[in-house]
Amino acid sequence: MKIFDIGELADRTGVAVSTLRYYDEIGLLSSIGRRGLRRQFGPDAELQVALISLCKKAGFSLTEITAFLADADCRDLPRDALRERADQIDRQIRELGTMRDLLVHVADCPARTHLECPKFRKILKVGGLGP
Amino acid sequence: MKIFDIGELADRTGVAVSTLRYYDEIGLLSSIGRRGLRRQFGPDAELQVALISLCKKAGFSLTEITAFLADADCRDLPRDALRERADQIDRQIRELGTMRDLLVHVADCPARTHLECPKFRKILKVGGLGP
DNA sequence: CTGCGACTTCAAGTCAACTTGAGGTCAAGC
DNA sequence: GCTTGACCTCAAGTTGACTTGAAGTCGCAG
Repeated sequence: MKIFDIGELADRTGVAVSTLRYYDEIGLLSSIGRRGLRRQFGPDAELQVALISLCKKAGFSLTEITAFLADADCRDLPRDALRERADQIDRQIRELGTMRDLLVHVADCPARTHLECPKFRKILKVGGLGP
Repeated sequence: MKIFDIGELADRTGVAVSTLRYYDEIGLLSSIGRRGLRRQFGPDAELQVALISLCKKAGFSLTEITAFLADADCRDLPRDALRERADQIDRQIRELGTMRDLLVHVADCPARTHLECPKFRKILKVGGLGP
């Protein structure tokens, strides 16, 4: 069974040592124990950190992620909330699509200012304002 | 030509008055003038705020958005940076897709804890860790 | 046994993006 | 002419997510 200390976990995940310590402090990341003072992390820690990073990128707050991960027994999960959250992410995906279209468009568009370009306004209106 | 004051703009965009004032303060949102003390906003303001909100959702900082919008002449835009940013958003979209799959999966999965479920680990590994 | 490097704690600092509060201005309606 | 409500400014406070710094603890190499 592979065991890391915090520096190695930091190297493997690309997350700063201070951040990992902070995650530990707020109960988001749990070490499997200590050797002397040093936190020891088990083989799952790497995946767990990856999961945290992913959730962060998806816009979850650390508090939400904590709740999400701390639920030891999945039977207690608020499934409806999760599904709603999934829908929310779908909307976010669509918005990001719009944003990418906008960026690609402005990279090519010769109009003087963005808001003057009808194509720009159209992308924005279609993708950015609907419910 | 339609003109709003700040309260109406707030109502129409769903953005708080204090936030709009803050945006004005940092030069992100420009009023077309004042009537007495009151800021007056032109008809484009609504779209402009929508654009700001969209950029925010896409993860741009207010500083970046300011730069993006303040570039009066589009010829000066850093097109390569924009295209790179578009790629970055594409990656983000893929990550969000993974996140949605994870959420949908955990909403159904009977495993005791997420990290124990092989399917969960697989989704995470395929979608969440690659370069 | 001495020093080095990687760890530790704890308090305080930082940054972005706002929000809140106190005290003031102004136009419209009664 | 006075009140009301929506606006104003400016300073200070808040929140989330860290980072930094000072001072201390290990264990291993020379």
